Amino acid sequence: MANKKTTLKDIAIALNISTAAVSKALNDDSRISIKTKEAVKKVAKELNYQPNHLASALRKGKSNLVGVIVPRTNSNFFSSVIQNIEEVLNKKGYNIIITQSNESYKKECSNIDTLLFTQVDGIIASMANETTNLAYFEKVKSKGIPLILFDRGENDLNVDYIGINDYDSSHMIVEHLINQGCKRIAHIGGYRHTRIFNNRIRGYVDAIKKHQLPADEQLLLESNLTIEDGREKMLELLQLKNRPDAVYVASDFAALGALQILQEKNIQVPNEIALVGFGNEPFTAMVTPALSTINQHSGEIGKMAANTFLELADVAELKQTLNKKILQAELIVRDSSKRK
Amino acid sequence: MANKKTTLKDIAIALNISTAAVSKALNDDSRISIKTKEAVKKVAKELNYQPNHLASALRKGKSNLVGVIVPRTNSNFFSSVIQNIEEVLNKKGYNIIITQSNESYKKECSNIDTLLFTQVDGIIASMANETTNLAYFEKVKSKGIPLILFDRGENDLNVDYIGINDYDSSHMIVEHLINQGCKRIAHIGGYRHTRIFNNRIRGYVDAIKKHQLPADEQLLLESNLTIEDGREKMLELLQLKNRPDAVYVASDFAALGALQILQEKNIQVPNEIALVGFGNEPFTAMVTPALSTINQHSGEIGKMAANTFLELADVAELKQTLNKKILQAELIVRDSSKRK
DNA sequence: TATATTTGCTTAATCGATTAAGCAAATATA
DNA sequence: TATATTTGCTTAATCGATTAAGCAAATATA
Repeated sequence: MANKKTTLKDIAIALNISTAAVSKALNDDSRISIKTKEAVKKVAKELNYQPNHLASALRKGKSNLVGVIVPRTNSNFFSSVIQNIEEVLNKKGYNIIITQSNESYKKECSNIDTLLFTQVDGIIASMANETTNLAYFEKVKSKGIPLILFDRGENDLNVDYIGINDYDSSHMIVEHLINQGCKRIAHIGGYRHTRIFNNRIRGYVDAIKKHQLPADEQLLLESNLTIEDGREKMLELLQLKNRPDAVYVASDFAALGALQILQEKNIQVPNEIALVGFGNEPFTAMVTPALSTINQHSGEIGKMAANTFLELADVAELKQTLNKKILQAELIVRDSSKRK
Repeated sequence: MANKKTTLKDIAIALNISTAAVSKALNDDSRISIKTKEAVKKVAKELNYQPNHLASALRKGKSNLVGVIVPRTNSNFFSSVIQNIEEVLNKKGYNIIITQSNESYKKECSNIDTLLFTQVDGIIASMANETTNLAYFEKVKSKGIPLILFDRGENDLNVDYIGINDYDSSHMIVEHLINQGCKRIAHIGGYRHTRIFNNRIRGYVDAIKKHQLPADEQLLLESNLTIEDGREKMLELLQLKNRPDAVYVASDFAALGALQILQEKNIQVPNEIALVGFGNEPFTAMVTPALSTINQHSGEIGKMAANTFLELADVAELKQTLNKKILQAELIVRDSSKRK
């Protein structure tokens, strides 16, 4: 068995025609006879020919690869977005390269470098929590490569974006908690420098004001929203003289940490303190009590991000209008906030 | 600003030397003067030169990319393995391409094609549950590309493998349950055609026999081990005339489904039925009662898989001996099986 | 001082696929 | 029948980086 890979040349020699003819035959060029096409395809199959992607990408200036950068793959939200991106792009002949930033700015920059180096035709990304300096993303744009952000994006960056209405989602949550009879609602949020978390905070503050509830500064905490952060911030809230009777946490993971603390302290959820998370991670339905949360439509976000890339890839240089697509999120009420 | 990408030629023209000299200077060839190297690097920086990976990979016949195939990224086990593979390989100048099979054989085959097409230098994979036909993996080997399997691998395939001692782990679990006073131990396992699940089943059966417990066929069930499968199989077990007093589930996800059913039926865990899962997914520590489970050392598996690839990549054609590395798993006892 | 070696580059070929340009034969049109 | 068009290929250049081969100048060695 020949270990060397088959190339166009091998097929050309076998049929005594030029490699150009072979290439055109395989790409169904109209100027090649059906007879030749059939012969070429037959021999290609016999010799187990696999096109060399590097060569064609180099020549065509197009790799048909799309890079995806996520903070981590280890969450249902990101994993589901990726799956949907892949589904849409595979159908159009693109393959995706997934990289993780692990919420680190430095890793994110090196991911961008890797992807540019691999000559991806575009990048779809959700930013690391740490990221405040957008120079690296500007670099992508300056190379003329389509860039699409989702979920964690920035307004400053003139770039296409897919996300949900975070501000309104906060309103929905606060109003739901008020309907359940809660009167002192706390918020464990992300850091304000990330747009989505800033919007959730603004939504929370405005909804509190709108309904004339106490807007106590001590009830608004910011963190990285890991499970551990959720535990710490919940402990802080419990140490207040005037405890909250509801906590809205801007991530399911931190909400889980908060729930653990409440259970360890034997505090009744939802009756003493009601709890709402954000993201609809599968475990929210599995814990006891099940966590109320926000469905972010991860599948839709993935599909839209992929389709936005496809649009950008088609028009090439031309278009200047930006796509900012905002989906309506959905509140899922479960036991952790169901008082009535 | 020039939108065209900088190439070696641009640097060569700027300095009035040959592109060959530029290439060598950037690669620190000993036959290039320090003066020239400095000048080249300076100009490269000024022109914002980024090497074209496609061109160098084509010429060198080496892409410095490693493909990773996992059933899904959406589990802590796989996500952690990937993270560790990436860490080790990045240090050696490799980048990884992650693909998901979604437990589908068809998708797995198309992932392999994609990776071969992208000219990866190696593939590290864990097989889909569905996979029984190994022809596609043989294809990888026949191309002379290093292939390393982890967790889900096959004995038939003559290939390097990293995993844990599944057979012994089953023994540990069964003996732990016996120590807790359980006398009728059921096993919700995976399908036998997958080697690891077969080993877990064999370990369970042998441990039961060794301790002269009832080896009731009805107590041994096979499934795909999703949450939903766990629910269904638990229901089946509850319908037996002679119920088990302990259930060992070969996956944390299915164990979670089983736990949900027990809770819905108000069956006390662990006192009426003790429960043990497999995999140490983070949620096992979060549910109530916390699930006993097996720590598979995902980090170690990832590191060893990456290092095995590096060894194979170095020696090229030569070696014929296979690496089969088996890690000792660790039982983590939590409330779901702690009777005493 | 004469010869050998080293240094620092250049020239030209190459990886494999694609494509612009062009040519001869076959076919269509006037 | 004479000219125009179409068909089916070939030739040669190209994408960008690397590398074998080789040459002239500088340096080392006898």
